[in-house]
Amino acid sequence: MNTREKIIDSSLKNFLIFGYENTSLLKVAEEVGIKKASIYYHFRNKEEIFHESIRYLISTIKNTIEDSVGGKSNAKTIIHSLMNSIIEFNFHLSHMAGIEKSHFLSASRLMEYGLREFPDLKKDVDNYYDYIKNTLMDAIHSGQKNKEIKKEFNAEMLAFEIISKIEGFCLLSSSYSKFNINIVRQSMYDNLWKLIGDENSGKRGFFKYKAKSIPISTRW
Amino acid sequence: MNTREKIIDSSLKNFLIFGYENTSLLKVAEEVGIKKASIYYHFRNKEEIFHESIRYLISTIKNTIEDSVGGKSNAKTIIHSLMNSIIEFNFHLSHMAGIEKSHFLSASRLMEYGLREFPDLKKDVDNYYDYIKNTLMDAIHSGQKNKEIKKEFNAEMLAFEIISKIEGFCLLSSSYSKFNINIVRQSMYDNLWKLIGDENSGKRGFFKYKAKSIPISTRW
DNA sequence: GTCTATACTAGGATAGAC
DNA sequence: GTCTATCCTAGTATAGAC
Repeated sequence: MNTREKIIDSSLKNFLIFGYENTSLLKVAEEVGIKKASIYYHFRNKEEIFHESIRYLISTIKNTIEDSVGGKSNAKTIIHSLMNSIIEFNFHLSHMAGIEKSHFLSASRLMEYGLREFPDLKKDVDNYYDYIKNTLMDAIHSGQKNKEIKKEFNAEMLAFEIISKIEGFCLLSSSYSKFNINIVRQSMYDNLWKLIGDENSGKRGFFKYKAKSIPISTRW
Repeated sequence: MNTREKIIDSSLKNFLIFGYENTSLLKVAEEVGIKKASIYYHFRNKEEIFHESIRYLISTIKNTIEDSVGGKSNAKTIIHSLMNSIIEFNFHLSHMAGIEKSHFLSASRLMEYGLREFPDLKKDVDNYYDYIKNTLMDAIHSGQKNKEIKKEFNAEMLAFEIISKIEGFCLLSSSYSKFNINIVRQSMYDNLWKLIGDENSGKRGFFKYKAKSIPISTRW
């Protein structure tokens, strides 16, 4: 990892944990092992570092999803893997960031913050959600062809609903101490298939959530 | 409104729009019409103002929900009103705060931020979610007695899922520009009832979302 | 209860040597 | 590419008069 990458790496960690304003470049410099002023050789200002960090975060999640979804053909498996990998990614962010559980860190919360402060990020964030939406819609369409999923559902609406569901679960995990994501996860999947699964399909059985770690890029 | 209330009022508005760090007490003082130093006669420090603001925000939402749900007996109506009033509350926050649409403001996003910065808020936030969860669970239980809702569902899991759904929709509205909450809202309600509604119930029809403004406390 | 004046600090950013 | 030194500003907070 070169210095530039180290700066991004440490900054993203700090942004996720402390937020943009509470992340000091002095601390980042110390973590990287250089002096504060040296950061300005690599980046114009703090905002540029933030932009790069967000882009790096997005590409990391995308890779995680791709690794998890790639090669799978069955619609249920794809949708399940996608949901699982996003939740798992967020769930493990705190460990990846090197802090012990504490607060449930959330990638989309940081994106949302960035978006408000720096509207330029809109393109990147939209692009991220487009990717998820399209992956879901493809799976839904093929699932409707295979009779895994009822035809009555509009694929785009369903995709929106699934994304909202994931985001909501992650947000609630951060905010509501009585909400344990691992307890509701199975019922979340069950209810989704109960709703959209096609009864005419031969193998209608629900997925069982397997509590195995999914592969996450381990650069942290 | 006395000075203390004015300070809370203006602070909350600013916290919602700009976040904690980007809210300056100078600006708050100007909005209130006093000098910055005078704030410290009413509050020990910025943190205390934030605490009070969050508590005021929570009580405002609770009142909004209570106004909307109160007096209704039918489970579907109650659940529908609750979801609707939370979404509507968030949806209208920006107008209430006096800024023109811009970013979709979200009450729970501010709570989540506060929680991370000031763990003392945990009690208040948990209390808020407890209130929503209990309201939902009561409705679900009575709905299961009346055969409006299938008995197979665990009320607590269902409540969690509904809350997640709402939060997710609000977050996505803030972050994903292609996501229009008013377009997906009807399908969100439809899908919920398709899932949990009891077919044995006589009047099984779905709710139609009525795009009327719900009453929101108009102190702002 | 509100004001003026002022202390104090953190943190982003720049200049210029090596 | 990294360092030392320095600038600058914003923003919280306090002291004490009225």
